[in-house]
Amino acid sequence: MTRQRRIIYDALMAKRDHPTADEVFSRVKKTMPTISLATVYNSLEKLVECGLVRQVNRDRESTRFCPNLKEHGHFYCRECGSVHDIDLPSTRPSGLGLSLPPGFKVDHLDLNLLGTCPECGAKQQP
Amino acid sequence: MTRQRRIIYDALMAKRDHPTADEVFSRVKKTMPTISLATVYNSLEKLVECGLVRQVNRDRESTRFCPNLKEHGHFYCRECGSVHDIDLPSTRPSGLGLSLPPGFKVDHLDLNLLGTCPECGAKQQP
DNA sequence: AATGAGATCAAGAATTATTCTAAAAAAATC
DNA sequence: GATTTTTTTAGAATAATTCTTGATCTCATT
Repeated sequence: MTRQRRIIYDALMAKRDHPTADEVFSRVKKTMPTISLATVYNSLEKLVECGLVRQVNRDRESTRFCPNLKEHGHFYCRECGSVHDIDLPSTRPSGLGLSLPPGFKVDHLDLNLLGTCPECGAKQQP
Repeated sequence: MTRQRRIIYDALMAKRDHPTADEVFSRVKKTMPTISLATVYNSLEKLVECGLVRQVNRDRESTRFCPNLKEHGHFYCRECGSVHDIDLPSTRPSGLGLSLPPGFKVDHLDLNLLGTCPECGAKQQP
């Protein structure tokens, strides 16, 4: 844990959302103006390796980083672009009631939902 | 439907797998050697717009294209890199038994599973 | 406190997948 | 058949990320 990694980690924990590397860079520059974007990428990679942080991807958009370590899915609002964590049901030995063909061994699962978040839904039809 | 779009679509239907744009480009060049990569990208985009083909993404890897129109998830083998379609359970009004917080409206769902496919599992422990 | 080895950082170049641009070619419409 | 619109092509441009290189830091050992 170096100083820059700690600051990056703290920035992520302070605002438990889903920033991109670039957003993390912006936030961290406030406390450490000399940090470089490359260091942000390197440090985030290390934090992911250590299991302190998770990567989140939707399609080919910029990777986002998420300090929620519990296994969970993500909901993306099409209107406002917000990202929300979604709990997965605990009844999930190898999926969510999925019937996998025999022989497939699942060790990880990524679930992304697309739609409208409560705030934007309320705005549209009040 | 132009000639190039048809050829691209046919290439996708001929081998119902999950090629990247570049792989599609390679395949299509065999029947139409003058086609350009930009056309492959443009045409795939059009085919996706028309709903004839689907995009599939895993993390930030190259986008893959999939002619299976049924809603389904994807299994990625870590060993051999193969991609398999996975049926989703029909009991899925807004997810797979997910308990979404109220107000979230889901219109699309992406599910990616990571693990070992039957072939690679068999190779490892015979 | 000095030394030295190894890890880490910073800045910018390089890479990769994809998109954009502009001109030529093809197709559709009149 | 002329004209307008769409599509194709080739190459330049872009964006996110990774790589490279030299400088800097860390820290155990002297």
